[in-house]
Amino acid sequence: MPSPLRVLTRKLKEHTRLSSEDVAIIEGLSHSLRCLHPGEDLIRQGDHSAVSAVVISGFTARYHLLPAGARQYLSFHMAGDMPDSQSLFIETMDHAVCAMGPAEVALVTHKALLAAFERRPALGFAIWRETLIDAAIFREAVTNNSARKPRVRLGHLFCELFYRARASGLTVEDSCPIQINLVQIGETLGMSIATVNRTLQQLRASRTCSFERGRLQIHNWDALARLSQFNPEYLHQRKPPPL
Amino acid sequence: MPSPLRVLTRKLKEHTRLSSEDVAIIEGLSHSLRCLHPGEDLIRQGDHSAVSAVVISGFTARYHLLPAGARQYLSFHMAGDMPDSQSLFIETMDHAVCAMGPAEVALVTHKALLAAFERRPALGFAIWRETLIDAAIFREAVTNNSARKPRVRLGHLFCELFYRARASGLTVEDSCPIQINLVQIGETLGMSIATVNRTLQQLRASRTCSFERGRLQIHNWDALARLSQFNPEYLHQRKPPPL
DNA sequence: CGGAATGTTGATATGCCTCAACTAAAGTGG
DNA sequence: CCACTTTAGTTGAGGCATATCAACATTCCG
Repeated sequence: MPSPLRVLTRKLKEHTRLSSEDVAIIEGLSHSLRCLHPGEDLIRQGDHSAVSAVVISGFTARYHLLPAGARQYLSFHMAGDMPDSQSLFIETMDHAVCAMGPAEVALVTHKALLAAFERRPALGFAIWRETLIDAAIFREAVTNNSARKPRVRLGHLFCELFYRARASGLTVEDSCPIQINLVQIGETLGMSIATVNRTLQQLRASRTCSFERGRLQIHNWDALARLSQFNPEYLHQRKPPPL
Repeated sequence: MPSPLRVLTRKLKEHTRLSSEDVAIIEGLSHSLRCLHPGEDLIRQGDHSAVSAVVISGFTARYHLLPAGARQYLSFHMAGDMPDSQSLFIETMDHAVCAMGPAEVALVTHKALLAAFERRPALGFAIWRETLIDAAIFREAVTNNSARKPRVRLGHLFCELFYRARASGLTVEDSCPIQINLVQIGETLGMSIATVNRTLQQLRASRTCSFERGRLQIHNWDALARLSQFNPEYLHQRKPPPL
């Protein structure tokens, strides 16, 4: 029976060489499992936390609360991601994390993580690297939402999600589950729901990809990536096999 | 003669308790100084680097290069900031860093930094924390550029820059130097230069702040912060004295 | 089967981009 | 120090893209 934390070592191995001892330390971390209902918050803005989560299954999202009660979604996370790693070294949460659909997370205490880092600094560096990739994803979101037109912007989001889902082994053929609705896409990309809907239809019409009922289907990856100005370098993954 | 790296320890002490030995280790790091001309790149997209920089004086910016040759500015850095800390653990740069005006940086080899982290893990954690605050600033930029109207957006940028400049001791009375022109503000906030200009006039008319020839002047901080929906918590600074 | 949530479509208005002309300031060389 | 060039900032007119609003269709779920 492998540890549920195997999703994490799998992810870290994407970019860091881990000794078998390193793997054993991580997968041996004591943890508790928590199931989240769709929409449930894992942690809220202003919270303090003594644990960090690793997504085991399902999707979670970071978001800012806006004055009117609306949200700005900031990033999405799937198996192996650590959506609240920042709580390790920053006391107060400046954003919230919620489950998009049903999700399962493993909770590990900061104390246990820090102890692991002391024993094997390379483990700390590997997770530090993860948080740096997170930052790269935020930067790309800044550019995406500020400098790109709706069609490119939406295409880019889909490219990123599909690309990352593929690395996490969540794709089936040319499709993957993305637990998100049109309102939430709008709150991610800074577009109204009407525009999201119409842009979605453009993408479908261009025969590059389609999104329906929580499932993203890629019809022509090369064309989609080109149209979306998607360059996966910012994800800093090991080069995957071509699609 | 204090080390130029004193600006860094000053910054880290904002949030981390450093022993005098820690301070000595950081300020004793061997480094070289590099002067940058206005607009000069410190590091480019695609580069690899064996050193990290600490800003000693002046301003630098991170940016993405866009297809048409335009830029998307991502963040700005002043004395004590490490604009390319991510190169410590990520091989290839996914963005560039340039000087906005004339600037001076201290370059420290990754090797020396990593050796310091091995000796004193707390130092690594302190700088890790800095990179997490960077990420928080990117998140806020996503929200700012995606969910806020021009006046709020520009006001928020000014609030952040002034607030950080104040923490770095760069403010004089109610003003601070911001080496940036209208085109660059536009490329930061995803607005056309015409809109930047007109929005600037609105802010001036509201008597909250004004920006002229590279100098930001705050006339009414409370009103500006309110109008800009500025909540400094995401900067995770120790509470500064009220303005 | 009924109600709620989600997605779809059309009409309208307006905010912002684009373009172009112009002014002001800064930098340069005689 | 002044004439000249270059860069930066300002303003107005016009058109289009996208937000907003409202009505309706579809899917989901108990």
